[in-house]
Amino acid sequence: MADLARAVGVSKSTVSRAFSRPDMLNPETVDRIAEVAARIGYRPNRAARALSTGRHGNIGMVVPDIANPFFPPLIRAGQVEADRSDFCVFLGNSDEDPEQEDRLVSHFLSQVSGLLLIASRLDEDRIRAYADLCPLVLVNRDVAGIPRILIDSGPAVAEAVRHLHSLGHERIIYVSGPPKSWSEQERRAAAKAEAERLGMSLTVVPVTKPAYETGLELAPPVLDSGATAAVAFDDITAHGLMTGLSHRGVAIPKDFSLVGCDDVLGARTNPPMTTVTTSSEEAGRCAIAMLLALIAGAVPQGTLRTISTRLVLRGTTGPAPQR
Amino acid sequence: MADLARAVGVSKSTVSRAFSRPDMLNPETVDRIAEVAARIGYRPNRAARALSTGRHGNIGMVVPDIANPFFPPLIRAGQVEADRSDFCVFLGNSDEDPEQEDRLVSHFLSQVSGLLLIASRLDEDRIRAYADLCPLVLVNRDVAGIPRILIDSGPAVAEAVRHLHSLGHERIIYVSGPPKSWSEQERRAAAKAEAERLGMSLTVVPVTKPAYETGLELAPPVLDSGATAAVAFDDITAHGLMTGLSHRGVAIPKDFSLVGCDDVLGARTNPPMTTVTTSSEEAGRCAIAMLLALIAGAVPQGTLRTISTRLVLRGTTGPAPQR
DNA sequence: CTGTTAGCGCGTTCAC
DNA sequence: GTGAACGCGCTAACAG
Repeated sequence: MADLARAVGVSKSTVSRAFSRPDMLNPETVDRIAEVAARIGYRPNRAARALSTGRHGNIGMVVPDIANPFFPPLIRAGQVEADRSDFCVFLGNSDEDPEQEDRLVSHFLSQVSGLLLIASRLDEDRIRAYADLCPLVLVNRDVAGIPRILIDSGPAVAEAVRHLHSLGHERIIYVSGPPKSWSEQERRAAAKAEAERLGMSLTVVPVTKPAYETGLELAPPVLDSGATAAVAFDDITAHGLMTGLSHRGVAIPKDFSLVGCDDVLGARTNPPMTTVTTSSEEAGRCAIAMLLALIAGAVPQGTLRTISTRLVLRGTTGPAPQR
Repeated sequence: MADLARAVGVSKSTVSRAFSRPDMLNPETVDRIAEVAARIGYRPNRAARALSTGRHGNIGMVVPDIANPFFPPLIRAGQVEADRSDFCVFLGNSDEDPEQEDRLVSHFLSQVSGLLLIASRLDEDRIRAYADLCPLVLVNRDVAGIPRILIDSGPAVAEAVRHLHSLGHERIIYVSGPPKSWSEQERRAAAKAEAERLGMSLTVVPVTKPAYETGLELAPPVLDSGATAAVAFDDITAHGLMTGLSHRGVAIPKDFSLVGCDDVLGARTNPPMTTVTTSSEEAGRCAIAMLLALIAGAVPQGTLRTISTRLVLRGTTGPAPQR
């Protein structure tokens, strides 16, 4: 910066202003500085700027599992939205582990202007503590007083249960997801409540990590249960279950009906999966927009934004088989 | 930091050392400092540390498309490997656009110790210029003199062509990928060379963006071509093509054979896809390891690491249909 | 083993 | 409209 200033024949302050507040300078001065800067390859140092202003221009984002297909579109949309405001984004993978998440957040803390925790597995206390230290937005985690975006899949899951009921299913299964997941809690509660209301029997099959293989292995117990339909925490697990059932000669939807969640597979399975769809892109975009607003001091604490979902009827649900 | 020092009754330097070079201090001093630090909530400021040392402890990573399922496992493995050395990772999505990639890199530049460009779409000159400014590792991009990791899919693609030849196919199609992609160039060249060597006819179908929908729309032209088999740039496009063909009553592999690349679908399609498999996790891990070594000054410029691939025979390839 | 001093590159008061 | 001086939080010599 000093070199640039000398080369142009101005002071360092003028160079600084040319990049951060060009409106304060004579346009000609700005042009001259920009020109010489390009020639000698000067670029403002974001780290130094951050130290001086306290504004880092970075945001930190943590997800439970980057490789889970639900997250990449969300991450992508968030990154793009952040970039529109010249923010860089740190990405961390917590691997569903609160301690790992804590580790990541603490590493981000001193170099970001804001934190975006997606499906956070952290304690409420911990989240509150971080929110005290740094603007923080939650996605799919409901902590009162903290700005958050919730993809509200409960109603659509309830609708899925009603749908199965109307098809004559009486005994159904809920294939659960990660126990610490807010979405999981919502979905399970919605499924349970609706099944109970309709007088259906609902069995919860616990699952630690949602995965195709998990679903595959679930086929025998699901068959043994005597249920005629299942609602799964996510499409990936549902897909595995679907394949596992097929391998055992169970035709879908003739012999067994299946509903997934998240719609990450579209109509790519055979038959195409009935599922709960939503826009994770929108969630990512909104979350970053809210975080940027929060950083700018323009968001009331405790703001809650809900993103709707709906049941998409495709080919994996059909009338309950006759006994 | 000054507060902490005062509270403990030592100087700032001692506090500094307690966190960065604890071995230089009396263990008791370190303990005392750690204890008080925890109590008053002091955490070293990474941004300030970076300004002083020039070591940022961050690395910047750019991919063409986060949502393309080939990348998330790679990103994840890279992030995890970086974390093992306490490095944070910036992630950027170039959207296949060289200018966007340039933009991201220039934003990362002043706050990272290293850059990892995955399937970079940047000019060779630009890459060289950045490599001059900052330790830089390439994945799936071959620039002489720049450390790089190449997933060498050419041989396996050639093998796929041989496989189709041995099944009696004489006219095949290569469904291409992003024109600027190194992998695409390798695969296309390998397919062309091997087809020519075996006296097969090979038609290249150009595609701008690999996607399921792209593949779907390719079904009519592929059928019209009179070819009996296709090798596709990636599994996603192949999957779309497979579905598109099925919708038109073409049985796979009876009427048409199909080979994908990347093995991102595993055996989840029906029939399971014959494809070129590799470990993108390994690529991500190695790339970060190489980058960290480069940052530490322990890698000769121009290091080249190759990751092997192999053809996995599953259910989408079979004997050429009789005329 | 620990304290002192001088910057790292920049933004931001103030003067002018 | 522009320049000079200070400080952001920390590390790196250099003393002691």
